[in-house]
Amino acid sequence: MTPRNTDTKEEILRLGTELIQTYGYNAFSYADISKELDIKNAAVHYHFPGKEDLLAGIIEQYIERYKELDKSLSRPGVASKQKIEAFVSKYSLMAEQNKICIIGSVCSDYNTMPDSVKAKLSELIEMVLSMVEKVLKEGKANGELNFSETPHTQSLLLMTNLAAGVQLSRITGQKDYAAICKSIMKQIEV
Amino acid sequence: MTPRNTDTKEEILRLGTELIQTYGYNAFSYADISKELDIKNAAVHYHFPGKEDLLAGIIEQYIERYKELDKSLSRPGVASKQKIEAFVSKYSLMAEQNKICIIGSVCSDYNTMPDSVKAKLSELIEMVLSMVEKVLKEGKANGELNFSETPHTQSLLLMTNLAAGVQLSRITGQKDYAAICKSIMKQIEV
DNA sequence: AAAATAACTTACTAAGTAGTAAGTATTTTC
DNA sequence: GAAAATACTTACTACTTAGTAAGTTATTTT
Repeated sequence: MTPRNTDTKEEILRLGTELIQTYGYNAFSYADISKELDIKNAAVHYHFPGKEDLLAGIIEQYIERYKELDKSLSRPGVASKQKIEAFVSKYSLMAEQNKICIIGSVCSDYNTMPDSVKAKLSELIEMVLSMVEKVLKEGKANGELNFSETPHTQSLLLMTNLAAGVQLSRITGQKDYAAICKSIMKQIEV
Repeated sequence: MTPRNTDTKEEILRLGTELIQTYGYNAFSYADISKELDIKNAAVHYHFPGKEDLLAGIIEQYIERYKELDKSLSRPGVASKQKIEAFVSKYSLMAEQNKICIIGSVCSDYNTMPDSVKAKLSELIEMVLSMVEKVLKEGKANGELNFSETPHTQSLLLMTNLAAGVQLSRITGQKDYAAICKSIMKQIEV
């Protein structure tokens, strides 16, 4: 028999993420995943018993990734502006690929999630916001960045512009994302 | 027999809108509507043969409403700032009710819609954006408003802040919406 | 080499989904 | 007052959904 695939779980997470970014959480089924990966739907249930476990897994993966991004950007010698640009570039890639941010995507489905997943999503959002806020604060303190709002409010503006920006521009065109993106940087530059 | 309800169709549209704003388009079924309105699911299909027809109807209703809003705000004597405030207040009401904007909600489901509905959604978005853009332009021209971006870009910023703002604040709390809201006005005030 | 575990497949089920065809009561039109 | 249209209900179908229990095969542990 063919050798077992040791990273089916990772593949499911990858594809699940892509499906959420393309069609939305409540629009895909385990059958979509099993067909694409050429496995049986029971195999998906083996790794993620329920669909909410898969969503929780995807959100957890994002939390881990953002922690890593935070760590890698916390090395000495990375400019504050550079950090923001690294964050923004994640969204620029999505816009190019006509995908949307998973946060923005699953936000609409918030009330269809069990409390445990709501809490995880909340954790991810708060984490991303506080990461951005931290960098903005630091940038303002060292004179690399400037803006009139509080760092928290500015992080909210940045996040909402980006999350909704990729969604909007998927419909109205990439030019609109570019304009939003440019303004985001303009808002915080000295 | 009990007298026939002449506004069942309106009730379906109303409830459908509410369900989209609360749970998302792909998370509710015709059964949710028929149970709530105490009718049979076939009655929903009578008014809206397919779910996509219902979505199209909801979007069309919004297009009509925004046309009316535009008309009512176009009377002489309505200040530009007042017009923006009237628009923003629609989102503030949503935030209070823990509902999200239908545009923001169905954007995630964009790729699950037939082309005809995609076109309608696109029409609604372009319409709202150009309404806001028009008011911003006019406000800048008559000195009531001021901002450094082009009116088009500023309308994008305003829309993304609001649409994602109500989504975010449903999870992180109303205070965040209030901060976004305040900044939106600050960004365009003289 | 045996036992245990991991990663599945096979073969289902129960519930929910959108959707329809045919019938019924009420209201409107002519 | 008959015919037609409106607004449904009844009763159903075909399909998809998430989910499971039991069996199979390969790998790892002991």
